[in-house]
Amino acid sequence: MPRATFFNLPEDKRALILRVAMEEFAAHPFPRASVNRIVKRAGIAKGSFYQYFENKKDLLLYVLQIIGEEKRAYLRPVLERAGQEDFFTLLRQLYIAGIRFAQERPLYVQIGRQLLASRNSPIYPEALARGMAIAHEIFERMIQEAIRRGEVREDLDVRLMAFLVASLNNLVVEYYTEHVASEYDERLLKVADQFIEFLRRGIGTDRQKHP
Amino acid sequence: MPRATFFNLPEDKRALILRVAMEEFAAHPFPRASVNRIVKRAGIAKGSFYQYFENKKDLLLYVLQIIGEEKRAYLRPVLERAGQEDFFTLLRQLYIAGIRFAQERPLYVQIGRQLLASRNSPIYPEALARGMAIAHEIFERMIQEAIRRGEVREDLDVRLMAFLVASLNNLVVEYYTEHVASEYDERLLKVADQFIEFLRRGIGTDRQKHP
DNA sequence: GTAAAATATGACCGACAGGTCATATGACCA
DNA sequence: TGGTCATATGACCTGTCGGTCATATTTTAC
Repeated sequence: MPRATFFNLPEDKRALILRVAMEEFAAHPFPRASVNRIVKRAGIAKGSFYQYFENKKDLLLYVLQIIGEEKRAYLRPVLERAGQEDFFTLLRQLYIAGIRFAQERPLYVQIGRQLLASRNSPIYPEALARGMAIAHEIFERMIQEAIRRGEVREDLDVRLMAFLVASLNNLVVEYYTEHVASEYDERLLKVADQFIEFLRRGIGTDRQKHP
Repeated sequence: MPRATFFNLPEDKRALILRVAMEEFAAHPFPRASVNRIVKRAGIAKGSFYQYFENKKDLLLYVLQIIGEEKRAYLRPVLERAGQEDFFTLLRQLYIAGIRFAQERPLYVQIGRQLLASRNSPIYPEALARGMAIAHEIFERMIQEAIRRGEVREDLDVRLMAFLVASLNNLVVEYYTEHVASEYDERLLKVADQFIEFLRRGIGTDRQKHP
């Protein structure tokens, strides 16, 4: 957590520092992200930086906390509809919301990529593993509920399905932003639908297969 | 390419240097992989290193070339059966061979991960992009052939299918080695079959769906 | 035995890293 | 006005990096 001094800063200065920091963590993996560059680009002295943050890790964890809160807030309306929609419809809405979130905040996508890249660095478990585990649990619960309702086949390994669903979620974003367009347009729905259709055929029960 | 001096080295010394280098590239992303550590662990002088290799990048590209050749040789027998087997059977054999290759050479898997992580580094296009494109082409050709034979639905986007098949290939390896076992055992076939079954239902024609 | 060619060596270079700290600045209060 | 306390500053510390180079040693050729 940043020190009190940071929160006493004028709003715009705080925002500038955060923006510069996010750009740095988006452009470089954690060990190569440079405090020197951040202070230079933010126009503050090196000493000031260490009045605001304990160290580089402190800053990264704070940035990730902000991103996490924003993403949860973004997906909350969708997740609150659980129970009212069938599994695949809910999943489709989650995928679409995920893509839009990614497109509206390309910096966050890059930061996530850089972090995923540092799977071997000691920073990884502290930074991302917990968040990933939470997402995984959510998908597992959704799948178990869907099996109970007869929307998903019960002869498959739930963990493997959760793994597949979570992975495809990332792949949708990757495919769309890298192979189709970097902006949000009507093709987004088509891509998401094709992925959902794969899933419906792959793990859905027979009555789900031809909607 | 390494300099001639490197190839004049006694076999065991050359092998030692390569092994140490692979361990280094497996443990750290390229920019943090340290020539200093490599020479120390290999017991050679820094100057000698630069008699053997132009620079750090030269060494990495050589390591990747070796890995690529080994993998091609490993998959060749399977790919030569193309035309004799149907699409999904061939794919299943490719997936299984891929898992076994990954398990027999865990170092290579780590090196690949570290590289994939450096997607933003200038080393990436030189090092991996070409190899990935080749794999992608192979899958696209296999899919087109399968469509011609009526084994795969023709109403889907071929590029998206190739993307999916390639991605699932990586996911199979990841899931099995991280969630099931680090050793080869009978569960390997089950995991591969679940992924293949998922694909068969998702992109196969109706006559493929219930084999 | 000797000259030439190939190979081995590690001190050294400049660049940059994260982090520290003595000191300067300026706002607030008595 | 003088004193106190939060904040700002950048020179400086130690460490590591990729890469160089003058020099020493070994191998080869005659």
